[in-house]
Amino acid sequence: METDLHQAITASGLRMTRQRQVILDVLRQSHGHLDAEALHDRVRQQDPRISLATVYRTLALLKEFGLVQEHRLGEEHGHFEAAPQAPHYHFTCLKCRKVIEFQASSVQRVVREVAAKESVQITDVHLLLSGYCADCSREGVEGNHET
Amino acid sequence: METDLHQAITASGLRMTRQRQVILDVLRQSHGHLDAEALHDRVRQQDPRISLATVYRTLALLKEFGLVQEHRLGEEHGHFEAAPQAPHYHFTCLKCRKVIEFQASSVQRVVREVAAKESVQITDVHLLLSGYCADCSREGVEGNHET
DNA sequence: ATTGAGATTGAAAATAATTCTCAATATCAA
DNA sequence: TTGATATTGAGAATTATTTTCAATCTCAAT
Repeated sequence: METDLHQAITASGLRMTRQRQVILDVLRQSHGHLDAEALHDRVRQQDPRISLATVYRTLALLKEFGLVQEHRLGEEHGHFEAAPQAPHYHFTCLKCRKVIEFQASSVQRVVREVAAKESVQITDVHLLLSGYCADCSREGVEGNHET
Repeated sequence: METDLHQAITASGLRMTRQRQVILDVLRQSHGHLDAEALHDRVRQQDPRISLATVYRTLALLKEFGLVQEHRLGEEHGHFEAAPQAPHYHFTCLKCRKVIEFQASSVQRVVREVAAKESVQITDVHLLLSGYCADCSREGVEGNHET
């Protein structure tokens, strides 16, 4: 039950608890994105006593440590996933709501362009594309929006 | 008080109301991003009777018509702005929370790359970069995260 | 191993953001 | 002008998340 997280946590004067370990483990074993509720359900299978509040608290902590990232995939509640090895981005189908994760080497070019033009230092990139997946690709399309 | 919106709305069997017009007008006159509460405050200056529920309802409607876009700039509540002429994206400073809007021609390259590789049709692009602005650029940086 | 300071937890209440209910009102096609 | 019905305001309801606080657990120092 000793992990990289254990080191990082205790080095910060914090404490490694069973709850924190279980939550990170479940998150790492879960491919795709879970919202806090779904994560709580899975965590409970390992230990039924872990509360939803602890799930939220631990997610916030893991985010600070860079072990978890939160996404807002166009919805009103957050989705979380263990930090991936290689950066990747998301596409959401407006019709079937399917989420496709992808990598795109050209993103790095955008980062460089913006960092130079705006004189900023970029540490995080969230790219969310939406539209219609191959299966749903068809008629009812809307105008284009951007962020 | 006749507008493009009026045409679009009535053509859909819906009705153009004073409230809807005021909300869109305020949004268009407001540069930057307003959250629902801030928008409501400004709307009230035009007409104190307009309720927050109507602001939310109208925002949802305007989004459907592509006249407004919603962003989740790393916060738990949405921000809204009138749909811009040219697509643009956002950078948020992790320290001072300042939001910089920018355009980046290289984004189109990413869109093409992904559309081709994943066989999807892309209608919306949300790109949110974060890091440190020129002013805040300094020590305490974290690991890199991506979406 | 034991201890104790204080970090963490569960449970429930609190807050924040957004949506819904419903009776009253306003819009617009006829 | 009128009637069918879309829309509104007010507040209740819902959903997502955070906070409170007493009880419990962790870990560095015995």
